[in-house]
Amino acid sequence: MSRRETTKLETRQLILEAARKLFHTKGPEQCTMRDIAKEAGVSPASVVVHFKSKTALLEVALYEDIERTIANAVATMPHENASLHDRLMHIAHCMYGFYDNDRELYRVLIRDTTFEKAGENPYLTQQLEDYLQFFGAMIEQEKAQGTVQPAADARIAAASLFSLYFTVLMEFLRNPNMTLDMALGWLAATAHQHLTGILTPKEVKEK
Amino acid sequence: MSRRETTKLETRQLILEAARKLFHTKGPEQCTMRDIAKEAGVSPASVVVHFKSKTALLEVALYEDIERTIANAVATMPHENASLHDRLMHIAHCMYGFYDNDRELYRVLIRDTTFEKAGENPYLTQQLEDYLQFFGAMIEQEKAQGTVQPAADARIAAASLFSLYFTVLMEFLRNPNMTLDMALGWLAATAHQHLTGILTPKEVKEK
DNA sequence: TTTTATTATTAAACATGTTTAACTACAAAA
DNA sequence: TTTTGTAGTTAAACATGTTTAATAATAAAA
Repeated sequence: MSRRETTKLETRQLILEAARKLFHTKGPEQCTMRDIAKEAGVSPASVVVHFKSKTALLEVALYEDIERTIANAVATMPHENASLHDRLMHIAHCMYGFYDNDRELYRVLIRDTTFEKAGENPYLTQQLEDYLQFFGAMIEQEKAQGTVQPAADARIAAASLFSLYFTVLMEFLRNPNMTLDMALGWLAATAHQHLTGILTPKEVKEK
Repeated sequence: MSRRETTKLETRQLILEAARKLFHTKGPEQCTMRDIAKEAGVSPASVVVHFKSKTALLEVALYEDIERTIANAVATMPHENASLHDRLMHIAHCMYGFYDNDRELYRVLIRDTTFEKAGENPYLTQQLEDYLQFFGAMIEQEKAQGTVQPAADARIAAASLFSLYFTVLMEFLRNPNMTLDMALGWLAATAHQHLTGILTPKEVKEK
């Protein structure tokens, strides 16, 4: 690696570390690009050159921690005899607990990234796709074990459970009065409904 | 009403009309507060005095149309013998179709309002609450008719169906390649799962 | 009617994300 | 080694949402 390339990487790291520090201490809306540049000992223009925009910087600065949290959630997953419901709740517990450390920060991150036009947020899009794959596979496995109906579409189910997960997360990040337990309780109730349905058996048969 | 009050209202209307026009023609991110002020024949500062912020102006400028669309969806609701599923899909058809007229505009609106901290977006919060009430009541009615299980929590169900509705809407507004039919098809599949469940009957009984 | 207070309005300034154009140091070519 | 080109960096400028302080018009009080 040439000298130029190494110093470029160093600069990038300086900016990233400064950004992580200030995003956490001052909050993402309170700290300016100038603040970050000064903390990194670099010009504001340089921050833009390395990371295109403040939102992109936020995404890059934080996605590794999120990825690590997901990996940890998967690694500590309850054993095979645990139900789909329990596994979903385990993941939710890990993720909501993580976001709870700095709700304001992750509210801004998720607002600015999930509503970006498609294709603008590669990291988080990939994380979602991984999640859907993972959950879809888990549901297929349940089908094989006979606990999930063979006719149920695994990808639809994975996406639905993600919808429920995501909407509760949104409310959790938006509303400081909502405790972690409340969020988990709400998700548990909605997920349970999705797994078991709400129609009476007669109605279901007629479909 | 005093002279001052009337001219104030007139100014407010001028700004609102200018904002509606420019938001639709130029797009919410392309048109500036200065553009709107000039179109209204008023100073930029005046726009802020009347509507606190650009996002707040966007919300006020658009919520009436949304409210009208909801009212229309409710008014044209299929009759009593229609299923819960059909009624949900009717509403979704009306709403997605409306948003489809200017996806970019409503993407920005929903991004900037739904991720605001709780309490910052009174109009849309109220609309959501109305929606949950309305749907909750519909589900209670189904319970009375014996098509929905008595044990099912109507508010949880209404919120869950809204989650599914909302997440599909997000993807619809974000992704220009997604057609209206695709969005409706996706929602229909997820909503169907929520109504009927995915677990095998044996599993459900054990719960 | 004159004086005082209020309030809608705005010009100018400010804050901050981003762009532009110039500079400098390194690498490649001659 | 000298020259030429490339690429990382930045100072300055720009764009735009918002705030501030001043103005002028109206209402209220004397």
